[in-house]
Amino acid sequence: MRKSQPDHTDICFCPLSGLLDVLAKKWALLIIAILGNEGEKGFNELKKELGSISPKPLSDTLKSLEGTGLVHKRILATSPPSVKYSLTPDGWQFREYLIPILVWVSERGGKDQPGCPIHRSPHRNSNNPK
Amino acid sequence: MRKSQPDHTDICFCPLSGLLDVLAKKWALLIIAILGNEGEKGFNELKKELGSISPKPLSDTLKSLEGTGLVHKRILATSPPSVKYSLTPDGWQFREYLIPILVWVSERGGKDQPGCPIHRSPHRNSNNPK
DNA sequence: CCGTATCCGATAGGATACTG
DNA sequence: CAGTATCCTATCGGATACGG
Repeated sequence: MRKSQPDHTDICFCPLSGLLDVLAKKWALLIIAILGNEGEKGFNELKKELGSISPKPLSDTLKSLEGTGLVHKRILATSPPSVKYSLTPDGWQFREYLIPILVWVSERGGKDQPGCPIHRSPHRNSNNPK
Repeated sequence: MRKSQPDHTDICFCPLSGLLDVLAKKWALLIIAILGNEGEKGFNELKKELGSISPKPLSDTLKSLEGTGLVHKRILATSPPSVKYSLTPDGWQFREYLIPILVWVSERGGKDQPGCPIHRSPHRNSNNPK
C-alpha cells in the first residue's frame, strides 16, 4: 500500500538498508548494468563478462538480487538444461534510476583508464571503448 | 515498454567502482541523507542520529566521503572549537539522484518497522546552502 | 554448462579506552 | 566535543575442487 500523500515525507530507511545490503555487494550494480544492456545471460556468460569474479560471490550476488526481486532466473528445459538471468520490471526500474548516476559519476571522475577491466555503456552494448 | 534512450554510450565503470567503494560503506548513504535533511552536523551529532555506529567507522566514512568530494568538513574557531560536516555541491547533486531511489525503495519494500532506528524523510528539511 | 562446498586472506565495522 | 588507537569478530570475496 501506498501513502496517500505524494509529497513523500517520513521515509523509513529500513528498506533502504535492506536494499543496500544487496547493492553494496561488489558486483551487483555491474550485473544489473550488464543484464540491462544485453538481456538474458547464463551463469558462465555472466562470469566471463565480469572477468575476475569467482563462482561463489557470483552465485551469492545472483541469489540476493533474485531475493530482492531485481533479477529473474529462468530455467530452460532444453537438452542441456540451461539457465538464464534477466532483469525483472523492478530491475529495469532501478536501472533507470541508476543510469543518470552512472553517467554523472563517469563525468566527474571520468578518467578512462587504459587497463580498465570493465568498460561498457550503462545502457547499451556499444563496444567502442576507445 | 521503455527502450533505453540512445546516446551517451561508452561509460567506463572504473569511476563507478571508486564511488561504490565509498557508497557501499554501511553508513554512507544515510549520512548523505541526514546532512541533506538537516544541513550541517557535528561528529557526535551525526553519531547520535545514526544510533549504533562506532566512532571508527564514522570517522572512516566521513573521510572517504570527504575524499570523493561529497562532504565538506568545516572547522569553527569558536571557544570550544567545533567541527561541522555538510554536503558539497556534488553531494547535493548526488542526493538529488538518490532521492527517487529512496522513495522508490520505501514504496516497494515499504514496511515501516516499529523499532526502526532511523526513520526520517529523504528530503524533508531542504535548506540548500548554495 | 550450472552451480555448491571448502578453505583462506582481506577488510569492514563494532566496542572500548584514551588523547587533543 | 572530535576524533585516534587497538582489538576483535563477522563477513565478503577469491581460488579450487567437485557434483548435478
